[in-house]
Amino acid sequence: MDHPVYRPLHTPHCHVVCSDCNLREICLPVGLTKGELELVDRRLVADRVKVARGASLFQAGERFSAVYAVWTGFFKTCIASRDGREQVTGFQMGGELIGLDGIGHRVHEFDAVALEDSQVCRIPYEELEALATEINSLQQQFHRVMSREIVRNHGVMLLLGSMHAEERLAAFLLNLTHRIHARGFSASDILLRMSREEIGSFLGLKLETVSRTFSKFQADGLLSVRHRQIHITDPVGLQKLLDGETTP
Amino acid sequence: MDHPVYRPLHTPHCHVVCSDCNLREICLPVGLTKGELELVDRRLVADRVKVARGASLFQAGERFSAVYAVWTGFFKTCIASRDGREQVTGFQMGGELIGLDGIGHRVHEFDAVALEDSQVCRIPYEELEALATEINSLQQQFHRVMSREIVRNHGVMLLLGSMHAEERLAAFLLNLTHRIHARGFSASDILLRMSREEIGSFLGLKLETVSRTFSKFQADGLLSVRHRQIHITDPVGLQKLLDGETTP
DNA sequence: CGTAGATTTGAACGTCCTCAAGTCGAGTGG
DNA sequence: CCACTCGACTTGAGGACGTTCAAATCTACG
Repeated sequence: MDHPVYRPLHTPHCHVVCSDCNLREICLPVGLTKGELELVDRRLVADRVKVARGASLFQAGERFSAVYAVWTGFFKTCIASRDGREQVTGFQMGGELIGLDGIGHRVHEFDAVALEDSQVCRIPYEELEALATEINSLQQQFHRVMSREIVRNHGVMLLLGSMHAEERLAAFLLNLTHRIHARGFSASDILLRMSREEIGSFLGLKLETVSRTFSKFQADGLLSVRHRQIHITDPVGLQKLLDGETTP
Repeated sequence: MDHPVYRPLHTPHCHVVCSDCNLREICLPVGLTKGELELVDRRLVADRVKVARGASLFQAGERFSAVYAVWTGFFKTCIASRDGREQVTGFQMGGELIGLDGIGHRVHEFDAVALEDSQVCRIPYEELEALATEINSLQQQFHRVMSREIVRNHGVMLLLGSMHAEERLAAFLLNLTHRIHARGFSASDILLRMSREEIGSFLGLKLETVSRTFSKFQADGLLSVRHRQIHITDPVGLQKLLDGETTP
């Protein structure tokens, strides 16, 4: 349950530039002009941070000073209640921002844990606020990112509040394929970075239920599972499951 | 299930000023200087809008142009899945912002419905972005508000993903009392503005379960229920229930 | 004062959870 | 190369919690 606390390794002297990043059309600097990008290169991204698998980028209670853009790798964010229960609240991949939770009280409210060896771009928050007042489209993009995070959250609430196990897993898998596809990878092959228990925590299910549902999907010909390697054979069928078009 | 579509009534000529508002220490302009408040008065809040009970302030799919601060009254936001299921994603009271969902794609993603006759302050988003670049503390406060919305969402995910019916209702009631208390009202008396079905939708439960759980809480001496009037007699007991300190 | 909607309560049912056993695969050391 | 072990995963059986269906109250509002 408890991960050992590895600290992230800072690599302050590597040359970090958004202009050259293959994620710049997905990440924070979407829509910036070349000149604006140069400003961002010079003033915004402080450095890249390596986070080993199992290590936490930050933990609940730590002082907030920066947000992070995932460059390589895969993260989960989770929140714990007093009595020790843990809820995974999201999974983050390349180009997605982590740490927005800390802005409100200047203290992180979640844990962010790397699910594989990862690298993130550290974006000091003071700098971001300052630069956002100068570059209009940066401000707008930042607001869009936060807004979409809110919309995403509400989608998860819909999932947790009103869907059955099969629908939840279908929604989860389709969401993953969409995000992977947007990054130029095959939408039909997924290598899961997280355990059944973590999927279950995110979906409000027990790991056994997740496992059983995977098996059922495979029996129904929707996909094939081998450990963490998923091959989606019938994405339309998964989508129909979500839309309630169950024809029994 | 479907509410009739009443349109909000605009009252463009009423004199709206944050400086005089009793919610200014809770709402968006927290921490602004007197001079900054005057700027906000002059340029930010366009007008107040009356929304009758059952009417929607906006609906999913509508073009986004402004966020709204609740001045008087009570709202719910909800999201619908394709197959007609509806999930209430939040309840908003005085000083809270509605409409942040629209920033991402310039289109509203939720419905916002008044649960009683209400009035909101319309804050045109273009103006807000512009003024935020001029007034630093306004920008910071706006970011804080969005961040806290994200944190709140994750709290709801924890609730929906890992709590039992009794814990969900206890969390819901305690959250309400805290917010009501912060506005200067009694923390022990709540007049619910929403139906059992709406509470259930928010908590991922059926209305019958909500009703039964209220009855059980009353039998256990935690509170007394009469219709929508709740009197909390044992807030500590409710909190213990949440913290998992069940002593059977 | 009557009707429609909201709420309460009961009983049977179903989904998912709990507990338990067994399988599989990666990493380790002989 | 092969046991060995540990953790992750799968699968089964029984039970718990919340749902579904149904009926009875109660309230608000016209």
